Formats: sequence, C-alpha cells, structure tokens
Amino acid sequence: MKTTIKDVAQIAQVSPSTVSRALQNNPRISQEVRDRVQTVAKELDFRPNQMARSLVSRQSRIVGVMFPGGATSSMGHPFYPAVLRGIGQVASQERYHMLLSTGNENLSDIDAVKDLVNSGYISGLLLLAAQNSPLEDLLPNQSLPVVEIGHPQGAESRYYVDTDNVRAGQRATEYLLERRHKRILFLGYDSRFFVTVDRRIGYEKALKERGIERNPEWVVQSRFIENSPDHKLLAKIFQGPDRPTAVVSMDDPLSIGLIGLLKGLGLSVPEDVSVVSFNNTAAGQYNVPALTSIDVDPNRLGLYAMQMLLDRIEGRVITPTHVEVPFLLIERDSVAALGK
Amino acid sequence: MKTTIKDVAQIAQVSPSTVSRALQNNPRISQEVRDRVQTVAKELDFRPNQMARSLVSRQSRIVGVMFPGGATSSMGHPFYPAVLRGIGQVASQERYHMLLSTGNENLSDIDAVKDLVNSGYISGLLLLAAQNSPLEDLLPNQSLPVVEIGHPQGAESRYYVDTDNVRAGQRATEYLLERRHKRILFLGYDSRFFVTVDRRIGYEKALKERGIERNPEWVVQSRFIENSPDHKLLAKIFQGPDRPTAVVSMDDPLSIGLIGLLKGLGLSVPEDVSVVSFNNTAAGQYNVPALTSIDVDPNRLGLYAMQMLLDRIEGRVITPTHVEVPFLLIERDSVAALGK
DNA sequence: TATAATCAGACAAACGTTTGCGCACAGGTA
DNA sequence: TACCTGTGCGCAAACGTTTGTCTGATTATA
Repeated sequence: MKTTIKDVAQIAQVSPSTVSRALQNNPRISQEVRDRVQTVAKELDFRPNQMARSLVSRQSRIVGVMFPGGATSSMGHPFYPAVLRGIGQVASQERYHMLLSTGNENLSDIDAVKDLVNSGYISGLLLLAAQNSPLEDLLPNQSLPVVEIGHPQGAESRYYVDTDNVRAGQRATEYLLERRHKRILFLGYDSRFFVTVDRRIGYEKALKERGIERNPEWVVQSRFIENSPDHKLLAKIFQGPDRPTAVVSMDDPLSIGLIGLLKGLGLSVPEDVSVVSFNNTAAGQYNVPALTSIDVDPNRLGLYAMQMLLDRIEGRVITPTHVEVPFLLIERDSVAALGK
Repeated sequence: MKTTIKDVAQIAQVSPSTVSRALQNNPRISQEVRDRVQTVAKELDFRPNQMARSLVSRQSRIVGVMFPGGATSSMGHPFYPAVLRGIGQVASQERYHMLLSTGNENLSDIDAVKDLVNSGYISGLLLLAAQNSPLEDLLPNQSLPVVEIGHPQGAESRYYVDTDNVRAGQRATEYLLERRHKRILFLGYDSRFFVTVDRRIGYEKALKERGIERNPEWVVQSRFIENSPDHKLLAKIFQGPDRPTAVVSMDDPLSIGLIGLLKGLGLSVPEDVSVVSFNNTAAGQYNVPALTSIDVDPNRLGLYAMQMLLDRIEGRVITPTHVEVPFLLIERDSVAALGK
C-alpha cells in the first residue's frame, strides 16, 4: 500500500488537512508542526498522489504535446525530436511532465486533442501545428492555455512561437542572388504547409526586389523526390536549355534526393546547380557536397514555446503574444557563385 | 463548465452510476436505457474526466517512458526518437498516452522514476536503460508493470526487449574477418554502457574463434572523437607500423569522426582502413563513404516493448519474459576486402 | 396465492487530495 | 470580569468517477 496523507497525519498526530498545508509551507501552520510533519513525510517517503491532487486543484503539472499525425509519423524527421528536446529542457527544470498525444488512422488529430483536453490530465497544451486547424472548435474549455509552434494562419490573437519563414525564404533566395544566380527554382512547395507557403512568399519577394521575373513553373510541389511524377517534371525542367542554376529547397532530405536526381542527369552540385536547403540536419551536414542549409533552431523553438506556456499556466504576466526565433544560414558546399 | 457524468445523468433521467455502466456497456443496464444514455452522452460531447476515473480505478491509460538523463539529452541521438516512434505506434492504436519523464541535473533519474511511479499517473513503465540501475529500489510499488529496453544486467527475471549485442558485435567483427582483416580495433568501448560491453564480448569471441590474438590496447574507450586525449591515442595507434586495417565502431557519429581523424593522418576509408559501424543513421548513410552499419531496429525495439508492457498491464498471459529484436548489417562503402 | 428468484436501476461509499469555514484557546483591551 | 482579536488547527465538503450493495418491481416456482 502506498503511503497516503492519512498515514502521515496519523503518525505526526495531526489532521490530514494540516499535513497538506504543512507540506505547502502554509503560514497558518506553526513552524513546529510544519517541521514535524515534514520530517514524518520524509521518513515515510510520502509522495502525494497527483491524480487526487489534480482532481481537486485542476492543476496537473502535465502539459500535452500534440504532434501532427501523432508522434508516430512525426518522429521520422529530426525536426520534431529537436523541438521535443527543447520542450523537455524547460519541462525538466520546472518539474513538469510531457504527455504525448497520439493521433492515428482511427483517431483524427482533432479528436486526439479533444480527448487530451477533456481528459483533465493536462493543464496546458503545446500544438505543433504543421497544418492549420480550426483550433477554436478544438477547445471547448477556453481556459486551457495553448501555445502553438508554427504560425497559425489568420489568428493573430493566439499565442505562438515561430520562425519568420517569409524572411527565411527571402534570405535563402537573396543568398543565391548575391552569388549572381538568376534562374532559381523553388522546391518543395505544399499549400497545406504554411512553412512552405511563407517561404515561397519570401522567395518571390526577393526575386521581385531584384526585378527578376518569376516563373510559376519553377515552383515545384514535390515532397517525395523519389517518386515519379515530380521526378519527371524536375528532370524535364533541368534538361531544358534555360535550366535553373540554383534551387531553394524546403528540406535537407529533399535536397539530397534532388542532388541524386541531378547526378543522374549529368549535373553536379554545386558546379552546375547550387542548392540552399532548410533544416540543417545531420544528413545534410555529412552529405557530399555538405549542404548549405538554414537552421531554424527547432530546439529553441520548443524551449521558448514551453516557457511561454508555463508563463500562461502559472499566470505570470507576459507581454508578447508571440515570439520569433531567429534562423541561421549555415554556409557549406552546395552553393557556388556564378561567374560574371 | 465541462459536462460531467451528472449532467448526462440528469438529462437522460437516470443516476450517475447508471450512466457510468451504460457507457461501459454493462449488461446490467437495459438496452433501451443504454441507448438513451449513449445518445445523450454523444450529444453533450461528454468525455469522462480521466483524472477522476483513474483515481478510483487505478488505471490510467498512460505509460511512463523514462529516458536516461531525461528526454533532454537523449533526444540528440536518432536512436531515441526511433524507439519513441515505435512506442507511439502501439500507444496510438490502443489509445494510450505516453508520459515522458524528465530527469535533469537537479533531479536524478532515480528520483524522476520514483516521482513518476508514485504520482499515480502511470499504469506501466518503459525504461530505456542505457546504464544499469538498481531497479528494485526504484519500485516501492511492486505491482507496477515495467518493461525495459536494453538488457538489464544480472536480472533475468525482469521483462525486457533487447538486441543481442554480443552477436551483433561478433557479426560486425566476422564481417571484417571474412574480408581478411586481422588487425581490428574496437572503438567506443564504455564499461558503463552494456551495449558496448556486450559488443566487445562478441568482438573478442569472433577473434578468438579465428585464433587471432586480441590486443587490449585496441579497445578504445572514446565516445567523443573530437576531443583530445582519445584523439591523440587513436592518432598514435594509426601512425604505428602495425596499425589496424579495420575498426568496429559503436556509433555512426563516432565513425564519421574517426574518418575525419584518419583523413587528417593521410589515411582514407575504406582504402586504408575499413569501418563497420552501428546504428545506421541518416548521417552515416549520406556520409562519404556511406557507412556499412548495423541497424538495431530501434523502432521495433519500442514497438515490441510497448506491446509487452500492454500485455502485462492488461493482464494478458505472456510466455516470454524477454524478446530479442534481430539486427541487420547494412552493407555500404566503408569496408574493403583485404588482398590475399 | 405466497414465496423465491431475477432483473434494472438507485444509493452511497470510496479513491486521496485541497480548502473554506468553524472552533478553541490564548492574549490583549475595556 | 467580560469582550474582542488573533492564532493554530480540525472538520467536512468537494473534485468526478467507479462499484458494491440495496431496493422495488417483475417474473418464475411451488
């Protein structure tokens, strides 16, 4: 039998309520009794049942962490573990736990969140929102603090941390422009994912500022370079006479796939085609050529998000409703300057 | 206000206990009432408060997942997310949640586990045990099912899933022996980590079976190839006249570091030195040369462990107290056969 | 027809805490 | 002496469920 508050109370010769207060250092309890209770509690290795505590206090020291498609699918990409790591860092410091939500084929993400929220288990929610979702519907209980990681479209009132993907896309493009590239392809666009939408905006902005006409056919939607339809489209584009000399690519794995495809066409990187990639993964780092890639600092993304969430849970005043985490362009070997 | 069982009871004109039973399809409730209650519950979008439910039933549909050193440090290596992914897969199917434990500098792993166990939050525990720990002490509540991932030394009675690291080490070594290598170095030994201890045993076993004398100085403990003391030791070994022609290396990042170091010495892989690595990471896959590496299938490790844990939690009979997950040697470009 | 057996549902206790309120006792003031 | 004010602690309700036991009604048995 686990030791309960009653056991402590009995041995310390006080009532359960006194034990409860004594352990919280409530000033209504005399120093003497407080010491006695705490000693007994320590001796019995008493650890309050969080379930009971949470039931009445409606506070759980657990935050829900919702991965799109469940942890199952997300964990495949190093971005998510890195975010989780950031979250874990502050969770650990503040003695919070993380409850991972798991949507799957039978259980939509939305239902998974609902379950999480209504379960009463969590006192805050971290939403890794890759896609936009009607969050309002998700949260019958308006009082639950939510912080999103990733930009929630059209809802400025929400709390979130994010990368400024417009600027990131712009920066990637400018980096190539500065090296005299003019024919730049944008690879990995997907209207469902706001990261890519935003980066595309930045990409087009950069082109426009240099007065370069953009070619809509050079925004390629492939996320799965290995498969055929996009494969063929890309092959066609790169076999044409006015082929792109550079690519802004949404993800390192994608870039690596692209490089393989180009090699098959007799084109090499960076000699024939330059590539600026995103996410700065280990795979990209060790690739040959090592990828020049924008690091969006997922670790810090998680860290800030968790801090913000905790501020909200514990009612600390916070001014900003969102924070931007700076990105960093890591220069490696996949970009060459074009001759004059 | 969230809708409670009482709200449902009132509207369905029955008592709370009847609602409870109706929702569990308890046969003591007539079909008619059952239907009525369920309809009302659906209309109100009633989701039982798990906190309350768990308090009385002592069942939470949450399993604790304990990473060594907290999720914080673990998540850096792709092995752990992959395990988590496996766990998540079956958790998702069975509508379980994962509660991540987070030890840190102020809170030892042991205390973190104790907290987790006594919190009452979890009904099972998955222990990613890299190092041995006095598990018995950890579990005052003997009734909590625990499954370990990784071999718990000297406690055959526990439940665990594991890779047969002795055989894996042996296999890696044999793979080199078959290619006529005789001078083989073992890199990354660390007595605190049983994986490496076991693999070393396999390594020495393989050597012995071929009648090759083992050189204790060729078991190098470095895990941090970039830093100096091990760095120097390795440099010295590889600059000697009878330098190793092959290496069994405990981890892909380590191997990549080694390859860099060798390059600095004018030695190239696989021409001068062959490397068989472990963990088959993306980084190793894209490395040049691509690493021949043993995949220990962490995803399946997590999957089996979670299945085993659920079997125990839900009281299903299970015969084996542990299961071995097969490993796979992935052949790539970091090994060359030695001439006759 | 009386009695037992069965059935459907209600009642209430319990899970282990927190917390508002009440009460006794002490000391100070009138 | 009588009254007020604090101080320190206990009592009991509450959180939202589950579950053992009880009750009243129906049906079966003798």
